[in-house]
Amino acid sequence: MRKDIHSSAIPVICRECEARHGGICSVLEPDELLRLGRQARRREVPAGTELISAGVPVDTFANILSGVVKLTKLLPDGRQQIVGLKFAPDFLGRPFAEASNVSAVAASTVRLCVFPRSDLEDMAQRSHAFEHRLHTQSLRELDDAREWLMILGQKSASQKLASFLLLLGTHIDPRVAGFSNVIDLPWTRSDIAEFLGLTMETVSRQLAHLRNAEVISIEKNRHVTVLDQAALRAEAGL
Amino acid sequence: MRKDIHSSAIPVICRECEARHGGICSVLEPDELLRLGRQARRREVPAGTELISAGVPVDTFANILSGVVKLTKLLPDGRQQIVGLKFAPDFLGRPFAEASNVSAVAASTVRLCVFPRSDLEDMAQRSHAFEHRLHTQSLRELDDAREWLMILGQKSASQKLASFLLLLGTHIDPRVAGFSNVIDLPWTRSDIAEFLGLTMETVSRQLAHLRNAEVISIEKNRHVTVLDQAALRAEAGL
DNA sequence: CGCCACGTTGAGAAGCCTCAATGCAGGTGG
DNA sequence: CCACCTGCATTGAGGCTTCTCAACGTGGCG
Repeated sequence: MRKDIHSSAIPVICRECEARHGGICSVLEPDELLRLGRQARRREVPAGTELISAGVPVDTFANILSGVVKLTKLLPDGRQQIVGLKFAPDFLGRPFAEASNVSAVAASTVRLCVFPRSDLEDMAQRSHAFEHRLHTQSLRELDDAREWLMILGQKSASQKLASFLLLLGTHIDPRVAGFSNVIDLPWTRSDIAEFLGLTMETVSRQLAHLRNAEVISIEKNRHVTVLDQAALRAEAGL
Repeated sequence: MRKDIHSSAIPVICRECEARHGGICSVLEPDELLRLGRQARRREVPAGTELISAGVPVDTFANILSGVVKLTKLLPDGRQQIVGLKFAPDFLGRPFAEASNVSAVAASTVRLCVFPRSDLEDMAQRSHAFEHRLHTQSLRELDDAREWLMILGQKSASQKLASFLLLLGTHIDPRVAGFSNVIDLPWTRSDIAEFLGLTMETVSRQLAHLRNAEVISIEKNRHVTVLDQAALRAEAGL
């Protein structure tokens, strides 16, 4: 394994990077990684930062190293709907299109590895494996989106909340392989409501309901512990 | 343009085929088309035919030549949600996965061009352009799915119906480039309800509402004519 | 003709939203 | 140090939308 012995071949910025494992960089050869890595820059942004604006051209892409990014769409009347969540080591940006038709907003403090759009598209053109990897992520996002369609279309408020907590438990901490019973919500009640197509008040009431049923416990509003995972699944209609 | 002069180089089955233009076959070179075309078979199925079952491995892919295919997901309690619609010249099947996690059902009489899964994956591996084309379709499906998320998450029953009719008007007839004012619904009221996350009765009432407002006219239950497209857009919240 | 599937219409119930009051914690200035 | 403000969360009351349940129409077909 030359590429591991000669670790100098790996850009400094890429060492200890999660995207090198599960992310899109995982399929790159050392020389390709070097080329992309030369242009890459680390960036840390606070919650609320708008990373991509719907319809506005962006000339960068990014890997998410930690944190949660929400994808939102805006209706002409001002209402907003969250259409997806991205976690490490997902990548951010819309390949092969000038601009995305969704906005991306940091939903927590987010660490990113940013690189120029042109480099990514060059790489996609040069490396079939790289484009394949991008394709795979798109397909996974499609599956996720359809899962959410199911939830938004068919479920009651309590089922939506339970499904949401289950999703978070399996994604929010990239270090935990399976399900994490401890969830620090990076969102306000309004944010959660937006994601689930509910109102803030309904979210609050349903959380209270889950707490009263001793399925979860809540501390300091944001810190949730799942006490009874089976009950939570039942509540989600699974 | 040798490939057009020597039309004998194009498989008989591929002549006059819509998928050769907008579809995935459009990026294939004549010799590649020949290889894929040799294995391809035309098939026509009636409405209701299950083309793909969620979780069941399938070893074929298909281009849709005409008709509408609905993608559905099933909840454990038996409720169903339509998570997508496919029109000609979309292709059908989940690349790079044994089985899809959605079911595909013919929503009208559907004509297909079916070919083996292995051939498609070979082609995707061999031809970067072909994989890129598949990727592009996946990205478009992702955009569509997110559009529906918006609709299901935020809109009232009448807005959902209006959005649905607008979608159909722009997709249902592949021969019409823009918006078709005449829509022959290939579905029952229950099917529409399923797609929109509503009940049959609500769909019926909202259609009656649009008819009374003289935005649409309805004949023989299935045949809808859009009388006032601007009013329909307003109703959809656009 | 009568059956059956699909569609329409109505009345009442349920769920969620809207509006409004209150609670609670963290930060700021007197 | 405390009073106040502000943003987020909770709780309650009432209303609106949609669902549920049920009756009735309608068109196609044996």
